[in-house]
Amino acid sequence: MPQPAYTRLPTDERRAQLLELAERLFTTHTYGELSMARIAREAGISKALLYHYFPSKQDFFRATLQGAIEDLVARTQVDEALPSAQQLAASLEAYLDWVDAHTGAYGKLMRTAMEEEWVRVLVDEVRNRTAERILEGITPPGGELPPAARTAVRSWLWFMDGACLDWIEHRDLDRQELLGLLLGTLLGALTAAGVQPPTG
Amino acid sequence: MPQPAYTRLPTDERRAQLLELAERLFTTHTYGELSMARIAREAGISKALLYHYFPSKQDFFRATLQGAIEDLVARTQVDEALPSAQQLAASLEAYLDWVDAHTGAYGKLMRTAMEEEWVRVLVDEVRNRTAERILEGITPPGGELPPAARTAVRSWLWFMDGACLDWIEHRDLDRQELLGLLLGTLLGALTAAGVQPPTG
DNA sequence: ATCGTTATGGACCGTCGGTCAACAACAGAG
DNA sequence: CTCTGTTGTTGACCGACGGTCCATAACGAT
Repeated sequence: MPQPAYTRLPTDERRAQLLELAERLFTTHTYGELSMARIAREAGISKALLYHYFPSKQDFFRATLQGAIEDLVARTQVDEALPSAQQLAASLEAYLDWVDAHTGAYGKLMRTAMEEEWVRVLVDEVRNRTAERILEGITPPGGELPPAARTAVRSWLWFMDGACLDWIEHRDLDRQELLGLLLGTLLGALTAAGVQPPTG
Repeated sequence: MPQPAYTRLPTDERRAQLLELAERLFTTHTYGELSMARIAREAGISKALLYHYFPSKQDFFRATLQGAIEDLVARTQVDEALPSAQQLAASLEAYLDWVDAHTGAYGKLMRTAMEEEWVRVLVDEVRNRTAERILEGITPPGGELPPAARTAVRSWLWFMDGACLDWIEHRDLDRQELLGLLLGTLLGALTAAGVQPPTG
């Protein structure tokens, strides 16, 4: 009798193999560019087996995405004892470092976030938490912020991602310039929203 | 013999009917939410006939999209004799008016632009033309602009759409506030990019 | 009444995400 | 060395998608 019809792997190994493959694929291709059939073919297994390990395409992608997002969130966490302006600068710098180090993944992630509603929700959550952190930092003690402040901060996050995409596309700004542009713009936006921006 | 199996329409009428239907559907649904089968059903014809009139789903959507974009571009065209700062303000005001008047369509368009690469290209073209118009307005005579200026303007256009989306979502800013926020932010961004913004 | 043009629809294709029952590979018991 | 049970694995299938093909039915012209 010749070779066995397929090689059988322990569950853990198979799962690990698939996750590794997912990371490689999803950082080089968009969600929509990949079909489950192709992923299975690439892994040398059947589509049904892929679905045996991950209940849906979303889950499969999410499994690899969560890791990246957690990593990013962890890296942009900074010392809360610092003045809010410095907190922001440090956090932003860490963000730019991450984007710089994972250029391909960042681009693909942003494109996927645009294409897929549920990814946008994930990214938006991170964004909202970030916006709140910023808003907290600039709220005067015992005071309130006008609605324009929320619009300003949330729109500025769009500005930031737009700038990052422009940055990795053209690569003609150094990190310091970009950082200055981002911080200066936030300052301008907050001022225009009628909020006293933090000094620093 | 009873009724004919189908009613035959002159080509022009059929085409007009389908375009009208397209406009109604695509301003209330996202591109991805609509299937050609469903559109055909809604029109009371077969899918094949729909494809007889429009070679693809993209073409069908594009036919209605072009009109909207041209309308928007035309409305934001302003008197070029004015000082650039006033040009910008006027153009921006017209843009906000259009968004305000076509809230639903604007939201669906932006979402579709995110989901569909080729729509994003269309929107990006408009964006680039707009960015260039702005950059021309602020270029000193015989001078050059740093790369940061391009990044600033292009990112600011992201800011603008982010702000518009926030605006139509929350509706707690009046148009004057929003306009001030947008112009103020552009001013801040340009300053941060090392460009002397136009006064006005 | 007939004929040619053409608007039209039913059946079909390949691919997608996802499901299912059945098979085959291996470990352990005898 | 065989039998057996667990379970990792698969081929076949589903409905819906965008898109195509060809026979046919409807109509204007003669």
